[in-house]
Amino acid sequence: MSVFNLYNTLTKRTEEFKPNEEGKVRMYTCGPTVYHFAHIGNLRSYIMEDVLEKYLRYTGYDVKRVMNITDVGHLTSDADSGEDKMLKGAKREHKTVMEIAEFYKKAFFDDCAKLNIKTPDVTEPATNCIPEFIHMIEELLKNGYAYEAGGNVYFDTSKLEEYYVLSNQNEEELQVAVRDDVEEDINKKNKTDFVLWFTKSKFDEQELKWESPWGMGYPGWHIECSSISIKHLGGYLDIHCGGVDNIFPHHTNEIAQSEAYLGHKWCNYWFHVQHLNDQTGKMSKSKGEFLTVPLLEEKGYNPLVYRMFCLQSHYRKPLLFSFDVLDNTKTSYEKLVNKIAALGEDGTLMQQDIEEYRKKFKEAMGNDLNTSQALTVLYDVLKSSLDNASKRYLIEDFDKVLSLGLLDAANTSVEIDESLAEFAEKLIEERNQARKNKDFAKADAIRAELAEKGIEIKDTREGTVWTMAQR
RNA sequence: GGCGACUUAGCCAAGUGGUAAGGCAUGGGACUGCAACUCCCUGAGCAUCGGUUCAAAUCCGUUAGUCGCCUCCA
Repeated sequence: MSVFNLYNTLTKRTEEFKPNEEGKVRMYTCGPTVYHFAHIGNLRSYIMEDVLEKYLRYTGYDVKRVMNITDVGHLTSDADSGEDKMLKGAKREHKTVMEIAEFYKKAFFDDCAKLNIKTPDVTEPATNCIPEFIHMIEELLKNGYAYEAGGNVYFDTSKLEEYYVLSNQNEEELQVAVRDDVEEDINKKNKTDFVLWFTKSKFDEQELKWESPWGMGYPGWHIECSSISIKHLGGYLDIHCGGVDNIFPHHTNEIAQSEAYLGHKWCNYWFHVQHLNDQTGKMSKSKGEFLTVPLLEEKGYNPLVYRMFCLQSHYRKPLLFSFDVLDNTKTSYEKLVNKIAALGEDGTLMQQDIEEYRKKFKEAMGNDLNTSQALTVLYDVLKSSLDNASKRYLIEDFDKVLSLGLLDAANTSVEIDESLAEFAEKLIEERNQARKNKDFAKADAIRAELAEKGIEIKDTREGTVWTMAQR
């Protein structure tokens, strides 16, 4: 197994990855809140986490990955996001909260599929695990890490020896209610305490409520990840993933409650993906253009172009989105696919050379997932003196991790109607005859006629070839 | 105010102490009736100031700018 160096937010260093159990990786990802569409900034994280998972598999690890689906939350009173219109719209159509959750959950996985993001081995909706949440909270109360106040159950952060393990905040400087849409909760003993179970909250219209030892209510927002992770992956987690905005307080609180519950260190590596920004800063649902995968498709972009856009950058660097850069990437992607499509099938696998390039690929990826460098290795392969069979082999091999659908795109194995093919062949022949006779007006007219049917032609040295135009 | 990160050519971006990968765009050329595709050629001294070193984009410190987080956007 090759060396895999990974940046760890916990230690703020790049360190060699070593799982708890030899050859096996337990990995947890904070999933989406399914009450609106995911924007492409959210999806950047899921793309990079997908690359991480696939690279671990590529190097031979047996990976088990779990993701939660947050389908409980203050769904009916979401006033801090501009997208509640969608929710209201759905309500006007007499849909329940669960139906809305179901709708956006499907939308999320549709987006993921288009971006070649593998579905985790386990995806668990929070509403499936209420008994587990309650059990964990009961244990925390029993062990003195939690208290009841004002109808809610809170985690007592003062009971921990170390609370700020992830974020290096300090108690004195931490400001409460920095955001003006947030009010201070007077029930808390310490300002960093957080709610484990609500029965009373400012969000009175909570639609989903469950019976609990503390009354009808619903779980706090941090308990779900700890509980679902421990449920499926046990008490020793290798990698926990998420966007950087989760570091504090979400992940900090997860560590607090999980380790208080378990009584030992919980997770060794914390993987955080930086944000996608637009001209105004962090991409969000409430400002600027609300960019989604279906919107990119409408604008004529293959979603995999966006995946490549993300892979060209490093996951720990803020990335600025613009259509100019996406256009660049689109051209790069198409050129790359063209080059691959032009490869023949000839040759026998040159094992030794193949290993050389695989080694380079692993060096790039093993260096804290340097995907940009890995793409360069792919370009190097195409430019190399390897035979076509070896090149194809390597492209397929790298694409197990990169998942840009390169060979599929290159093979354009679109099912083509036979009569259409005959039609195309016939007109191309006519056109070539016209070209021979220097009747270029007729030749161009035929090309236009073919274009209308979605057939694009190219005059190559080997003759005229045609393809179906994309979309 | 505190904490965290980022700053390399027109744009994206690699680089982890020895004299700046790659991609896109640009310009030039080959090919083509034209177009498209393809191929060849084409560029920066690394935000600032200072330090360490024989040697720094790479290490240390300063300043500036950009971004994120600081309790319910997971």
